[in-house]
Amino acid sequence: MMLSDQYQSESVHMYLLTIYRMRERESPVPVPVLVEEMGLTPASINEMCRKLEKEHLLSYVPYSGVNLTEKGEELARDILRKHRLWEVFLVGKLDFDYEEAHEIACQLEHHTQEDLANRMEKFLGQPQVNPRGEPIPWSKTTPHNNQEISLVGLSPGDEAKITHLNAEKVETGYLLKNEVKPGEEVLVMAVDDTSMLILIRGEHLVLSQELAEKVYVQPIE
Amino acid sequence: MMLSDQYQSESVHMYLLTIYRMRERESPVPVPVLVEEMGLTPASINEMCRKLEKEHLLSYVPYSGVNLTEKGEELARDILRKHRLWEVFLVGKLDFDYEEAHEIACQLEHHTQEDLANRMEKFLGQPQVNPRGEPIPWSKTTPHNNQEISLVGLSPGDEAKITHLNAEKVETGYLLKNEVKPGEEVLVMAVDDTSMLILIRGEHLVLSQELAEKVYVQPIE
DNA sequence: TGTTATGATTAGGCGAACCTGAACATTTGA
DNA sequence: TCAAATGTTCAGGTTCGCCTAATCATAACA
Repeated sequence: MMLSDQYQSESVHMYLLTIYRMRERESPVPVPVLVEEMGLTPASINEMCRKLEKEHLLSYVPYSGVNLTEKGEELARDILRKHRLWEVFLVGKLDFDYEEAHEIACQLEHHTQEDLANRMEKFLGQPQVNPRGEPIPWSKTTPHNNQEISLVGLSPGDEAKITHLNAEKVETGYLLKNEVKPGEEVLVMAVDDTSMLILIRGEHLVLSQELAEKVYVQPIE
Repeated sequence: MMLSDQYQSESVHMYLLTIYRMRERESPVPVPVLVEEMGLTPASINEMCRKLEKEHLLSYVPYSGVNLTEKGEELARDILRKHRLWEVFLVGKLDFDYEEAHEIACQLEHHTQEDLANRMEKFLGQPQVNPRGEPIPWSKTTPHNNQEISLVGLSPGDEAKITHLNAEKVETGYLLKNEVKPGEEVLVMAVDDTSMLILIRGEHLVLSQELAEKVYVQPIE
């Protein structure tokens, strides 16, 4: 059974998403932060976190905070992906301004099945970022059919077409600025322990292994 | 407060929508029909119908069935409108086939605020019917801003632009076939007690008062 | 006209997700 | 180091929408 077939409650989604977002500022996320952020009482947050812990979606250390497990993070990314895809649609196609789009996306994200998200993504032209420039994560819940691999998996001389970026905001912005985006073709020129030299759109570019890891490609031939 | 700001529960929506649909076959709709259709127990249906009656969304006569009130019908139409708009989008833009689109629309319809529905409608080019040819109702909940009036309100010599149809399936199909659709301009040639003669796209057409009532226009000048 | 089958209703319960208020535990810093 | 402030947990309650089981009402037909 699919990850996304379970834990379908809107509540669970909201907990995971909130933790996912707060985590960037502070990790683990203290319960009082969730209290503040979600507008619920400590008792409620506590109860629910305990339940989510039992479901292996997060770990909870009293007086410290909660952290997503691998499974919880996957699910959170999945929802965030849907959220941002909706934002792209609402702003790009329906001319909402970002604030409104964000609000509406908060509703729709919980009722978006995989198939719908995938088709939206295609319809929107495989956007890499939302209208705010924040990256649209690549949920493991939606395995892209082709045999996509990370750019780091290539060797000098290999050619590939970029399919997806899965990096943080600043990184994604940098990559896009340098033409590293879906559809573009790359030629790997050289690889060493910490970085790789690639040719893209006739321009040379050096990426750290770490960043290259977040660039997904489909080998040519 | 707006009609659509209350009764927001998905359950309520489903009851109203189911009754709205079943009503075409049998009116009032007997409780056993709802039991069958919604897959719930008689006790549950009974309980909920009593509650909805208290909210003046329907009337319930034991051993006979339930009927929507004006208010209930408005709300049902509003949801059905959203449902069908989503179907148009899903089939027309995302290439879903109708069955899937219908399923997905069943989820999304409950989480579609007025503004979103209106913008979707515009984005989709003011569709009059869903992919099955079933008319997209014109919910009173969404008063279209312009001063739209019914075609029957015009006098010979008047010109107007069609904005919306609000008829049943067969009627809508007939109207569309005869170019009576949003965007077209009509010239009223003559009016009598039971019908009117109009000129549209250079063609003459006679409509009964009853049908003309369901064609909404915006007078020119 | 009475019996039977069908429909309606009542009573009591359940799980989800929230709440309040009280009790308990830990951290912190004076 | 120990008390105040802060954080955690428990017990019990609420609403919503559903359930089962039992009872009660009606319709409809022999």
